[in-house]
Amino acid sequence: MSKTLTTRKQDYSQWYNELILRGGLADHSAVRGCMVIKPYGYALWENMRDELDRQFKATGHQNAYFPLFIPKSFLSKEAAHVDGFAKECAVVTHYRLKNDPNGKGIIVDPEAKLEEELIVRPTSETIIWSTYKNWIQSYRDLPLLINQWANVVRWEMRTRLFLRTAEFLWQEGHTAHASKEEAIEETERMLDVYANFAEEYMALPVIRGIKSPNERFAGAEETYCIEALMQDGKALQAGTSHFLGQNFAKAFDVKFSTKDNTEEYVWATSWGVSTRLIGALVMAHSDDEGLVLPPKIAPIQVVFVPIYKGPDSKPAIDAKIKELAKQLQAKGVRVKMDLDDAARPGWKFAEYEMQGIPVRIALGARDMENNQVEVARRDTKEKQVMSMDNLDSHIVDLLSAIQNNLFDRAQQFRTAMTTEVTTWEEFVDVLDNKTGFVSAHWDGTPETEEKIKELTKATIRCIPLNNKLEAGKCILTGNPSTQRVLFARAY
RNA sequence: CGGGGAGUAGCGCAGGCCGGUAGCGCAUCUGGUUUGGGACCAGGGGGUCGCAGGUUCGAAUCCUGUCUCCCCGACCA
Repeated sequence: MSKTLTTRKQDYSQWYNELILRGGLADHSAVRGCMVIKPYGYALWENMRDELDRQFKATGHQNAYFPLFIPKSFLSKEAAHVDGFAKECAVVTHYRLKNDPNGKGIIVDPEAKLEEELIVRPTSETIIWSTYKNWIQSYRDLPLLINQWANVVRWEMRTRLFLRTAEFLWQEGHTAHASKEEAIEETERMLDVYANFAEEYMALPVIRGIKSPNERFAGAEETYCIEALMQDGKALQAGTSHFLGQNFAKAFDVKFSTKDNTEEYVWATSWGVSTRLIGALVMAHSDDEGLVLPPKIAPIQVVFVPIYKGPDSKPAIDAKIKELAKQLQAKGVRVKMDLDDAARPGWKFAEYEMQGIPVRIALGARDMENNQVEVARRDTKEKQVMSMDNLDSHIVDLLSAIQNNLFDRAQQFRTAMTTEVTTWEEFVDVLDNKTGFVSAHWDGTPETEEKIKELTKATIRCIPLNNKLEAGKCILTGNPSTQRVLFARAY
Protein backbone atom coordinates (compact mmCIF):
# COMPACT_ATOMS: atom_id res chain seq x y z
CA MET A 1 0.00 0.00 0.00
CA SER A 2 1.34 3.39 -0.87
CA LYS A 3 2.20 5.65 2.01
CA THR A 4 0.23 8.59 0.71
CA LEU A 5 -3.29 9.13 -0.46
CA THR A 6 -4.26 10.03 -3.95
CA THR A 7 -4.48 13.80 -3.72
CA ARG A 8 -7.71 15.75 -4.09
CA LYS A 9 -6.28 17.46 -7.12
CA GLN A 10 -5.31 14.22 -8.85
CA ASP A 11 -8.66 12.50 -8.46
CA TYR A 12 -11.20 13.73 -5.96
CA SER A 13 -13.36 10.59 -6.09
CA GLN A 14 -10.46 8.29 -5.56
CA TRP A 15 -9.15 10.46 -2.75
CA TYR A 16 -12.52 10.17 -1.06
CA ASN A 17 -12.70 6.41 -1.43
CA GLU A 18 -9.18 5.81 -0.17
CA LEU A 19 -9.81 8.11 2.76
CA ILE A 20 -12.89 6.21 3.92
CA LEU A 21 -11.06 2.90 3.66
CA ARG A 22 -7.71 3.97 5.09
CA GLY A 23 -9.19 6.20 7.74
CA GLY A 24 -10.89 3.06 8.99
CA LEU A 25 -14.45 4.35 8.67
CA ALA A 26 -15.97 1.66 6.45
CA ASP A 27 -15.38 -1.25 4.11
CA HIS A 28 -17.17 -2.57 1.08
CA SER A 29 -19.28 -5.61 1.84
CA ALA A 30 -20.06 -8.80 0.00
CA VAL A 31 -23.43 -7.31 -0.94
CA ARG A 32 -23.48 -4.90 -3.84
CA GLY A 33 -23.94 -1.31 -2.80
CA CYS A 34 -23.85 -2.05 0.91
CA MET A 35 -21.08 -1.14 3.31
CA VAL A 36 -19.70 -2.35 6.58
CA ILE A 37 -19.34 0.54 9.00
CA LYS A 38 -16.22 -0.16 11.01
CA PRO A 39 -15.84 0.63 14.71
CA TYR A 40 -14.15 3.99 14.13
CA GLY A 41 -16.80 5.08 11.63
CA TYR A 42 -19.57 3.79 13.82
CA ALA A 43 -18.19 5.65 16.83
CA LEU A 44 -18.38 8.80 14.74
CA TRP A 45 -21.98 8.02 13.83
CA GLU A 46 -22.82 7.32 17.47
CA ASN A 47 -21.52 10.72 18.48
CA MET A 48 -23.64 12.38 15.81
CA ARG A 49 -26.65 10.25 16.63
CA ASP A 50 -26.44 10.86 20.36
CA GLU A 51 -26.33 14.61 19.99
CA LEU A 52 -29.18 14.70 17.48
CA ASP A 53 -31.20 12.37 19.67
CA ARG A 54 -30.67 14.69 22.61
CA GLN A 55 -31.91 17.62 20.53
CA PHE A 56 -34.95 15.73 19.26
CA LYS A 57 -35.93 14.91 22.81
CA ALA A 58 -35.28 18.48 23.90
CA THR A 59 -37.81 19.58 21.28
CA GLY A 60 -40.45 17.19 22.60
CA HIS A 61 -40.01 14.11 20.43
CA GLN A 62 -40.13 10.49 21.51
CA ASN A 63 -38.45 7.52 19.87
CA ALA A 64 -40.41 4.54 18.61
CA TYR A 65 -39.79 1.76 16.15
CA PHE A 66 -41.81 0.69 13.13
CA PRO A 67 -41.31 -2.43 10.99
CA LEU A 68 -38.71 -2.91 8.31
CA PHE A 69 -41.36 -4.37 5.99
CA ILE A 70 -44.17 -2.47 4.36
CA PRO A 71 -47.11 -4.19 2.65
CA LYS A 72 -46.94 -3.39 -1.03
CA SER A 73 -50.46 -1.97 -1.04
CA PHE A 74 -49.52 0.70 1.53
CA LEU A 75 -46.88 2.19 -0.68
CA SER A 76 -49.31 2.89 -3.48
CA LYS A 77 -51.83 4.78 -1.36
CA GLU A 78 -50.15 8.11 -1.90
CA ALA A 79 -49.70 8.63 -5.63
CA ALA A 80 -46.68 10.94 -5.72
CA HIS A 81 -44.95 8.91 -3.01
CA VAL A 82 -45.11 5.61 -4.88
CA ASP A 83 -43.94 7.33 -8.06
CA GLY A 84 -40.88 8.59 -6.27
CA PHE A 85 -39.80 5.33 -4.70
CA ALA A 86 -41.16 2.52 -6.88
CA LYS A 87 -38.00 2.29 -8.98
CA GLU A 88 -35.69 1.58 -6.08
CA CYS A 89 -37.47 -0.86 -3.81
CA ALA A 90 -36.28 -4.24 -2.59
CA VAL A 91 -39.21 -6.66 -2.48
CA VAL A 92 -39.73 -9.73 -0.31
CA THR A 93 -41.69 -12.35 -2.20
CA HIS A 94 -41.05 -15.59 -0.27
CA TYR A 95 -40.62 -16.66 3.32
CA ARG A 96 -38.82 -19.98 3.12
CA LEU A 97 -35.83 -21.73 1.60
CA LYS A 98 -35.34 -25.42 1.02
CA ASN A 99 -32.66 -27.83 -0.15
CA ASP A 100 -32.38 -27.98 -3.90
CA PRO A 101 -33.88 -31.32 -5.01
CA ASN A 102 -31.02 -31.50 -7.54
CA GLY A 103 -28.61 -31.38 -4.65
CA LYS A 104 -27.12 -27.99 -5.49
CA GLY A 105 -27.31 -26.07 -2.26
CA ILE A 106 -30.40 -24.19 -1.27
CA ILE A 107 -33.24 -22.61 -3.23
CA VAL A 108 -36.26 -20.41 -2.63
CA ASP A 109 -39.22 -22.67 -1.88
CA PRO A 110 -41.70 -21.85 -4.64
CA GLU A 111 -44.53 -22.98 -2.40
CA ALA A 112 -43.66 -20.35 0.18
CA LYS A 113 -44.84 -17.37 -1.82
CA LEU A 114 -46.26 -14.45 0.16
CA GLU A 115 -49.92 -13.56 -0.41
CA GLU A 116 -48.95 -9.92 -0.40
CA GLU A 117 -45.38 -8.98 -1.18
CA LEU A 118 -43.49 -6.89 1.34
CA ILE A 119 -41.40 -3.87 0.51
CA VAL A 120 -38.21 -3.23 2.46
CA ARG A 121 -38.82 0.34 3.64
CA PRO A 122 -37.20 3.05 1.56
CA THR A 123 -38.79 5.43 4.12
CA SER A 124 -41.60 4.84 6.57
CA GLU A 125 -44.37 7.35 5.94
CA THR A 126 -46.86 4.74 4.79
CA ILE A 127 -46.42 2.19 7.57
CA ILE A 128 -46.37 4.99 10.12
CA TRP A 129 -49.49 6.76 8.87
CA SER A 130 -51.37 3.48 8.68
CA THR A 131 -50.56 3.17 12.40
CA TYR A 132 -51.30 6.81 13.25
CA LYS A 133 -54.84 6.20 12.05
CA ASN A 134 -55.32 4.09 15.19
CA TRP A 135 -53.52 6.50 17.47
CA ILE A 136 -55.30 9.71 16.56
CA GLN A 137 -58.96 10.43 17.19
CA SER A 138 -59.10 13.78 18.92
CA TYR A 139 -57.27 17.09 18.92
CA ARG A 140 -56.19 15.93 22.38
CA ASP A 141 -54.00 13.29 20.70
CA LEU A 142 -52.09 15.98 18.85
CA PRO A 143 -49.42 16.92 18.25
CA LEU A 144 -47.90 13.48 17.90
CA LEU A 145 -44.11 13.82 17.81
CA ILE A 146 -42.30 10.59 16.96
CA ASN A 147 -38.82 9.80 15.71
CA GLN A 148 -37.23 6.52 14.79
CA TRP A 149 -33.63 5.46 14.30
CA ALA A 150 -33.58 2.84 11.59
CA ASN A 151 -32.02 1.43 8.48
CA VAL A 152 -33.66 1.88 5.10
CA VAL A 153 -33.03 0.41 1.68
CA ARG A 154 -33.04 2.20 -1.65
CA TRP A 155 -31.83 0.10 -4.55
CA GLU A 156 -29.53 2.66 -6.10
CA MET A 157 -27.87 2.03 -9.43
CA ARG A 158 -24.64 3.65 -8.49
CA THR A 159 -23.38 3.69 -4.95
CA ARG A 160 -20.58 5.36 -3.02
CA LEU A 161 -19.50 4.74 0.56
CA PHE A 162 -21.62 6.86 2.91
CA LEU A 163 -22.83 9.20 0.17
CA ARG A 164 -25.17 6.75 -1.46
CA THR A 165 -25.43 3.16 -0.34
CA ALA A 166 -28.22 0.67 -0.96
CA GLU A 167 -28.80 0.36 2.77
CA PHE A 168 -28.15 3.24 5.11
CA LEU A 169 -28.75 4.28 8.69
CA TRP A 170 -30.81 7.34 9.46
CA GLN A 171 -33.46 8.82 11.64
CA GLU A 172 -36.87 9.74 10.42
CA GLY A 173 -39.16 12.02 12.36
CA HIS A 174 -42.89 11.72 11.67
CA THR A 175 -45.20 14.20 13.31
CA ALA A 176 -48.93 14.87 13.22
CA HIS A 177 -50.53 18.23 13.94
CA ALA A 178 -53.92 19.86 14.26
CA SER A 179 -53.17 22.80 12.01
CA LYS A 180 -51.23 23.66 8.93
CA GLU A 181 -49.42 26.47 10.74
CA GLU A 182 -48.29 24.17 13.50
CA ALA A 183 -47.01 21.59 11.02
CA ILE A 184 -45.05 24.19 9.09
CA GLU A 185 -43.63 25.48 12.34
CA GLU A 186 -42.48 21.94 13.18
CA THR A 187 -40.93 21.52 9.73
CA GLU A 188 -38.96 24.70 10.20
CA ARG A 189 -38.02 23.90 13.78
CA MET A 190 -36.45 20.59 12.77
CA LEU A 191 -34.65 22.19 9.86
CA ASP A 192 -33.16 24.51 12.42
CA VAL A 193 -32.10 21.60 14.60
CA TYR A 194 -30.33 20.09 11.60
CA ALA A 195 -28.69 23.34 10.57
CA ASN A 196 -27.46 24.06 14.07
CA PHE A 197 -26.18 20.54 14.46
CA ALA A 198 -24.31 20.71 11.15
CA GLU A 199 -22.74 24.05 11.93
CA GLU A 200 -22.06 23.67 15.62
CA TYR A 201 -21.04 20.03 15.83
CA MET A 202 -19.87 19.11 12.35
CA ALA A 203 -18.36 22.55 11.67
CA LEU A 204 -20.20 22.37 8.39
CA PRO A 205 -21.77 25.62 7.23
CA VAL A 206 -25.09 25.01 5.53
CA ILE A 207 -27.61 27.00 3.53
CA ARG A 208 -31.16 26.67 4.80
CA GLY A 209 -33.60 26.69 1.98
CA ILE A 210 -36.58 25.17 0.27
CA LYS A 211 -36.48 22.84 -2.71
CA SER A 212 -37.93 23.65 -6.10
CA PRO A 213 -40.90 21.44 -7.08
CA ASN A 214 -38.60 19.19 -9.14
CA GLU A 215 -36.45 18.37 -6.16
CA ARG A 216 -39.27 18.02 -3.66
CA PHE A 217 -39.77 14.82 -1.62
CA ALA A 218 -42.29 12.43 -3.16
CA GLY A 219 -45.52 13.19 -1.33
CA ALA A 220 -44.53 16.53 0.23
CA GLU A 221 -46.13 19.93 -0.20
CA GLU A 222 -42.86 21.63 0.62
CA THR A 223 -39.35 20.30 1.21
CA TYR A 224 -36.93 22.29 3.32
CA CYS A 225 -33.27 21.40 3.19
CA ILE A 226 -29.80 22.19 4.36
CA GLU A 227 -27.24 22.32 1.58
CA ALA A 228 -23.50 22.12 2.09
CA LEU A 229 -20.60 22.71 -0.27
CA MET A 230 -17.84 20.15 -0.65
CA GLN A 231 -14.19 20.95 -1.40
CA ASP A 232 -14.52 19.97 -5.03
CA GLY A 233 -17.20 22.59 -5.52
CA LYS A 234 -20.12 20.18 -5.61
CA ALA A 235 -23.14 20.65 -3.39
CA LEU A 236 -24.51 18.04 -1.06
CA GLN A 237 -27.95 17.86 0.51
CA ALA A 238 -27.22 17.19 4.15
CA GLY A 239 -30.72 16.98 5.57
CA THR A 240 -34.35 17.48 4.68
CA SER A 241 -37.51 18.43 6.52
CA HIS A 242 -40.85 18.03 4.78
CA PHE A 243 -44.20 19.68 5.22
CA LEU A 244 -46.49 16.88 4.03
CA GLY A 245 -49.76 18.81 4.17
CA GLN A 246 -52.69 16.44 4.50
CA ASN A 247 -51.47 14.09 1.77
CA PHE A 248 -50.75 11.12 4.01
CA ALA A 249 -53.69 11.83 6.33
CA LYS A 250 -55.97 11.61 3.30
CA ALA A 251 -54.25 8.54 1.90
CA PHE A 252 -54.58 6.70 5.22
CA ASP A 253 -57.75 8.38 6.39
CA VAL A 254 -56.34 9.92 9.54
CA LYS A 255 -58.90 12.37 10.93
CA PHE A 256 -59.41 14.03 14.28
CA SER A 257 -62.24 15.74 16.09
CA THR A 258 -61.65 19.40 16.77
CA LYS A 259 -62.69 21.27 19.88
CA ASP A 260 -65.95 22.30 18.19
CA ASN A 261 -66.60 18.71 17.18
CA THR A 262 -65.87 18.97 13.48
CA GLU A 263 -63.83 16.29 11.77
CA GLU A 264 -60.60 17.26 10.01
CA TYR A 265 -57.61 15.60 8.39
CA VAL A 266 -54.35 15.72 10.31
CA TRP A 267 -51.36 17.77 9.12
CA ALA A 268 -48.04 16.02 8.80
CA THR A 269 -44.28 16.49 8.69
CA SER A 270 -41.33 14.19 8.23
CA TRP A 271 -37.62 14.90 8.48
CA GLY A 272 -34.41 12.95 8.26
CA VAL A 273 -30.66 12.86 8.23
CA SER A 274 -28.54 9.84 7.46
CA THR A 275 -25.07 8.34 7.54
CA ARG A 276 -24.59 10.49 4.46
CA LEU A 277 -23.61 13.19 6.92
CA ILE A 278 -20.38 11.26 7.44
CA GLY A 279 -19.63 11.61 3.75
CA ALA A 280 -20.30 15.33 4.02
CA LEU A 281 -18.00 15.61 6.99
CA VAL A 282 -15.19 13.82 5.21
CA MET A 283 -15.45 15.84 2.03
CA ALA A 284 -15.79 19.18 3.77
CA HIS A 285 -12.75 19.14 6.03
CA SER A 286 -10.26 16.44 5.14
CA ASP A 287 -6.99 16.94 3.29
CA ASP A 288 -4.35 15.01 1.36
CA GLU A 289 -2.89 13.58 4.57
CA GLY A 290 -6.16 12.06 5.69
CA LEU A 291 -9.32 12.72 7.61
CA VAL A 292 -9.86 15.91 9.54
CA LEU A 293 -12.57 15.51 12.16
CA PRO A 294 -14.17 18.27 14.19
CA PRO A 295 -13.38 17.83 17.90
CA LYS A 296 -17.00 17.84 19.04
CA ILE A 297 -17.81 14.60 17.26
CA ALA A 298 -14.38 13.02 16.82
CA PRO A 299 -14.31 9.57 18.48
CA ILE A 300 -10.85 10.37 19.80
CA GLN A 301 -10.01 14.02 20.44
CA VAL A 302 -6.44 13.70 21.69
CA VAL A 303 -3.84 11.03 21.11
CA PHE A 304 -0.69 10.72 23.16
CA VAL A 305 2.41 9.49 21.34
CA PRO A 306 5.39 8.67 23.55
CA ILE A 307 8.89 9.01 22.18
CA TYR A 308 11.06 6.49 23.91
CA LYS A 309 14.81 6.78 24.10
CA GLY A 310 16.67 3.72 25.26
CA PRO A 311 15.12 0.66 26.88
CA ASP A 312 14.61 2.22 30.30
CA SER A 313 12.70 5.33 29.34
CA LYS A 314 9.30 3.70 28.85
CA PRO A 315 8.04 3.39 32.44
CA ALA A 316 8.58 7.03 33.33
CA ILE A 317 7.15 8.37 30.07
CA ASP A 318 4.14 6.07 30.26
CA ALA A 319 3.44 7.11 33.82
CA LYS A 320 3.54 10.78 32.88
CA ILE A 321 1.27 10.23 29.90
CA LYS A 322 -1.25 8.37 32.05
CA GLU A 323 -1.21 11.19 34.52
CA LEU A 324 -1.80 13.85 31.85
CA ALA A 325 -4.45 11.72 30.16
CA LYS A 326 -6.31 11.38 33.41
CA GLN A 327 -6.44 15.15 33.81
CA LEU A 328 -7.81 15.52 30.31
CA GLN A 329 -10.39 12.78 30.81
CA ALA A 330 -11.52 14.53 33.97
CA LYS A 331 -12.40 17.50 31.74
CA GLY A 332 -14.41 15.25 29.44
CA VAL A 333 -11.80 14.94 26.71
CA ARG A 334 -11.78 11.67 24.74
CA VAL A 335 -8.18 10.45 24.92
CA LYS A 336 -6.17 7.65 23.40
CA MET A 337 -2.73 6.66 24.62
CA ASP A 338 -0.54 4.78 22.16
CA LEU A 339 2.05 3.17 24.41
CA ASP A 340 3.09 0.57 21.87
CA ASP A 341 6.87 0.60 21.63
CA ALA A 342 7.00 -1.57 18.54
CA ALA A 343 5.77 1.17 16.20
CA ARG A 344 7.88 4.25 15.72
CA PRO A 345 6.66 7.77 16.37
CA GLY A 346 6.82 8.84 12.73
CA TRP A 347 4.57 5.98 11.74
CA LYS A 348 2.10 6.86 14.48
CA PHE A 349 2.07 10.52 13.47
CA ALA A 350 1.09 9.63 9.93
CA GLU A 351 -1.46 7.09 11.09
CA TYR A 352 -3.28 9.46 13.44
CA GLU A 353 -3.27 12.14 10.82
CA MET A 354 -4.95 9.66 8.50
CA GLN A 355 -7.58 9.09 11.18
CA GLY A 356 -8.16 12.80 11.64
CA ILE A 357 -7.59 12.93 15.38
CA PRO A 358 -7.75 16.67 16.19
CA VAL A 359 -4.83 16.89 18.61
CA ARG A 360 -1.68 14.87 18.98
CA ILE A 361 0.56 15.21 22.01
CA ALA A 362 4.11 13.88 21.78
CA LEU A 363 6.15 13.34 24.90
CA GLY A 364 9.78 12.23 25.08
CA ALA A 365 12.79 12.40 27.37
CA ARG A 366 13.54 15.97 26.37
CA ASP A 367 10.01 16.99 27.29
CA MET A 368 10.19 15.20 30.60
CA GLU A 369 13.25 17.24 31.53
CA ASN A 370 11.60 20.50 30.57
CA ASN A 371 8.13 19.75 31.94
CA GLN A 372 6.66 20.24 28.46
CA VAL A 373 4.94 18.41 25.61
CA GLU A 374 4.75 18.89 21.87
CA VAL A 375 1.19 19.58 20.75
CA ALA A 376 0.24 19.22 17.10
CA ARG A 377 -3.16 20.25 15.74
CA ARG A 378 -4.57 18.31 12.81
CA ASP A 379 -6.43 21.14 11.12
CA THR A 380 -3.44 23.42 10.50
CA LYS A 381 -0.67 20.86 11.17
CA GLU A 382 0.99 23.43 13.43
CA LYS A 383 3.11 22.20 16.30
CA GLN A 384 3.78 24.05 19.52
CA VAL A 385 5.50 23.30 22.76
CA MET A 386 3.27 23.56 25.82
CA SER A 387 4.00 23.34 29.50
CA MET A 388 2.61 20.32 31.31
CA ASP A 389 1.18 22.71 33.86
CA ASN A 390 -2.48 23.38 33.14
CA LEU A 391 -2.19 21.32 29.99
CA ASP A 392 -5.77 20.13 30.40
CA SER A 393 -7.34 23.55 30.15
CA HIS A 394 -5.04 24.57 27.29
CA ILE A 395 -6.09 21.48 25.37
CA VAL A 396 -9.76 22.15 26.03
CA ASP A 397 -9.24 25.63 24.61
CA LEU A 398 -7.32 24.25 21.66
CA LEU A 399 -10.07 21.77 20.81
CA SER A 400 -12.54 24.59 20.81
CA ALA A 401 -10.24 26.70 18.60
CA ILE A 402 -9.93 23.81 16.13
CA GLN A 403 -13.68 23.39 16.03
CA ASN A 404 -14.09 27.10 15.26
CA ASN A 405 -11.29 27.14 12.72
CA LEU A 406 -12.80 24.25 10.77
CA PHE A 407 -16.11 26.04 10.59
CA ASP A 408 -14.57 29.37 9.61
CA ARG A 409 -12.40 27.76 6.97
CA ALA A 410 -15.37 25.94 5.45
CA GLN A 411 -17.46 29.07 5.55
CA GLN A 412 -14.80 31.18 3.89
CA PHE A 413 -14.46 28.54 1.22
CA ARG A 414 -18.20 28.56 0.62
CA THR A 415 -18.34 32.33 0.47
CA ALA A 416 -15.52 32.39 -2.04
CA MET A 417 -17.21 29.64 -4.02
CA THR A 418 -20.60 31.30 -4.25
CA THR A 419 -20.89 33.38 -7.38
CA GLU A 420 -23.63 35.70 -8.59
CA VAL A 421 -24.08 35.67 -12.32
CA THR A 422 -26.41 37.48 -14.71
CA THR A 423 -25.76 35.97 -18.11
CA TRP A 424 -25.98 32.41 -19.42
CA GLU A 425 -22.34 32.53 -20.57
CA GLU A 426 -21.16 33.45 -17.09
CA PHE A 427 -23.39 30.77 -15.62
CA VAL A 428 -21.89 28.01 -17.73
CA ASP A 429 -18.38 29.34 -17.29
CA VAL A 430 -18.63 29.37 -13.49
CA LEU A 431 -20.15 25.88 -13.39
CA ASP A 432 -17.41 24.48 -15.62
CA ASN A 433 -14.37 26.30 -14.33
CA LYS A 434 -14.87 27.78 -10.91
CA THR A 435 -17.65 25.42 -9.70
CA GLY A 436 -19.45 25.93 -6.39
CA PHE A 437 -22.80 27.58 -5.78
CA VAL A 438 -24.07 29.84 -8.52
CA SER A 439 -26.65 32.41 -7.53
CA ALA A 440 -28.82 33.24 -10.51
CA HIS A 441 -32.29 34.32 -11.55
CA TRP A 442 -34.78 31.65 -12.54
CA ASP A 443 -38.23 32.17 -13.95
CA GLY A 444 -39.78 29.75 -11.47
CA THR A 445 -40.95 27.08 -13.91
CA PRO A 446 -40.09 23.38 -13.65
CA GLU A 447 -39.55 23.31 -17.43
CA THR A 448 -36.76 25.86 -17.23
CA GLU A 449 -35.10 24.06 -14.32
CA GLU A 450 -35.28 20.81 -16.27
CA LYS A 451 -33.77 22.43 -19.34
CA ILE A 452 -30.93 23.94 -17.32
CA LYS A 453 -30.24 20.53 -15.82
CA GLU A 454 -30.09 18.96 -19.27
CA LEU A 455 -27.73 21.59 -20.57
CA THR A 456 -25.39 21.91 -17.59
CA LYS A 457 -26.09 19.04 -15.15
CA ALA A 458 -26.64 21.71 -12.52
CA THR A 459 -29.78 21.67 -10.40
CA ILE A 460 -31.42 24.19 -8.14
CA ARG A 461 -30.07 23.25 -4.75
CA CYS A 462 -32.46 25.50 -2.95
CA ILE A 463 -34.22 28.79 -2.66
CA PRO A 464 -32.57 30.18 0.46
CA LEU A 465 -34.85 31.01 3.37
CA ASN A 466 -35.37 34.75 3.88
CA ASN A 467 -34.10 35.21 0.36
CA LYS A 468 -33.67 38.78 -0.79
CA LEU A 469 -36.33 39.69 -3.35
CA GLU A 470 -34.84 41.35 -6.39
CA ALA A 471 -36.23 41.83 -9.86
CA GLY A 472 -34.20 40.22 -12.62
CA LYS A 473 -34.25 38.08 -15.73
CA CYS A 474 -34.08 34.31 -15.87
CA ILE A 475 -30.62 33.08 -16.76
CA LEU A 476 -31.96 30.82 -19.49
CA THR A 477 -35.24 32.22 -20.79
CA GLY A 478 -34.86 35.92 -19.96
CA ASN A 479 -38.34 35.85 -18.43
CA PRO A 480 -38.92 38.05 -15.40
CA SER A 481 -37.80 36.71 -12.04
CA THR A 482 -38.30 37.93 -8.49
CA GLN A 483 -35.32 36.36 -6.78
CA ARG A 484 -32.04 34.54 -7.22
CA VAL A 485 -31.78 30.84 -6.44
CA LEU A 486 -28.74 28.65 -5.78
CA PHE A 487 -27.61 26.33 -8.55
CA ALA A 488 -24.83 23.76 -8.35
CA ARG A 489 -23.72 20.41 -9.54
CA ALA A 490 -24.53 18.08 -6.72
CA TYR A 491 -23.88 14.70 -5.16
C1' C B 1 -29.05 -0.59 -16.73
C1' G B 2 -25.39 0.95 -21.07
C1' G B 3 -19.86 1.99 -22.25
C1' G B 4 -14.71 1.42 -20.35
C1' G B 5 -11.14 -0.74 -16.65
C1' A B 6 -10.07 -4.24 -12.74
C1' G B 7 -10.30 -8.79 -9.20
C1' U B 8 -3.47 -13.28 -8.06
C1' A B 9 -0.98 -13.77 0.28
C1' G B 10 -3.77 -8.74 4.99
C1' C B 11 -2.50 -4.32 1.33
C1' G B 12 -0.25 -2.70 -3.50
C1' C B 13 1.15 -5.17 -7.87
C1' A B 14 3.92 -8.56 -11.78
C1' G B 15 2.87 -13.07 -14.52
C1' G B 16 -1.69 -13.99 -18.84
C1' C B 17 -0.78 -12.60 -25.68
C1' C B 18 2.54 -17.84 -26.28
C1' G B 19 -1.18 -23.44 -20.92
C1' G B 20 3.73 -26.98 -17.87
C1' U B 21 6.83 -26.21 -9.87
C1' A B 22 2.69 -18.99 -8.28
C1' G B 23 6.37 -14.41 -7.76
C1' C B 24 7.85 -9.18 -5.94
C1' G B 25 7.31 -4.93 -2.41
C1' C B 26 4.87 -3.62 2.10
C1' A B 27 2.53 -5.79 6.32
C1' U B 28 2.89 -10.19 9.66
C1' C B 29 5.85 -13.87 13.03
C1' U B 30 10.92 -14.94 15.66
C1' G B 31 15.67 -12.91 17.36
C1' G B 32 18.61 -8.60 17.73
C1' U B 33 19.78 -3.32 17.27
C1' U B 34 16.44 0.96 17.53
C1' U B 35 12.63 5.17 18.59
C1' G B 36 11.81 13.79 18.18
C1' G B 37 7.99 12.56 10.94
C1' G B 38 6.14 6.21 7.81
C1' A B 39 13.67 2.21 11.23
C1' C B 40 17.54 -1.61 10.05
C1' C B 41 19.80 -6.72 9.86
C1' A B 42 18.93 -12.02 9.83
C1' G B 43 15.53 -16.00 9.57
C1' G B 44 10.37 -17.86 8.96
C1' G B 45 5.00 -18.39 7.83
C1' G B 46 1.13 -17.25 4.66
C1' G B 47 -2.38 -18.55 -2.01
C1' U B 48 -8.23 -23.99 -3.93
C1' C B 49 -5.02 -16.92 -8.70
C1' G B 50 -13.23 -13.49 -7.21
C1' C B 51 -16.84 -17.65 -7.89
C1' A B 52 -19.10 -21.64 -11.12
C1' G B 53 -18.87 -24.43 -15.40
C1' G B 54 -16.17 -25.92 -19.98
C1' U B 55 -11.72 -27.14 -23.36
C1' U B 56 -7.10 -29.95 -22.24
C1' C B 57 -2.78 -35.20 -20.23
C1' G B 58 -2.30 -30.47 -17.65
C1' A B 59 -5.65 -23.86 -16.72
C1' A B 60 -3.87 -17.93 -12.83
C1' U B 61 -3.21 -18.15 -18.32
C1' C B 62 -7.96 -20.22 -23.40
C1' C B 63 -13.80 -20.26 -23.66
C1' U B 64 -18.79 -19.38 -21.30
C1' G B 65 -21.55 -17.67 -17.30
C1' U B 66 -21.76 -15.08 -12.75
C1' C B 67 -20.47 -11.78 -8.49
C1' U B 68 -17.90 -7.49 -6.72
C1' C B 69 -15.14 -2.87 -7.12
C1' C B 70 -13.51 1.68 -9.86
C1' C B 71 -14.37 5.55 -13.86
C1' C B 72 -18.14 7.77 -17.36
C1' G B 73 -23.60 8.21 -18.44
C1' A B 74 -29.17 7.59 -17.07
C1' C B 75 -31.67 7.46 -11.38
C1' C B 76 -31.27 9.38 -6.33
C1' A B 77 -30.58 11.33 0.25
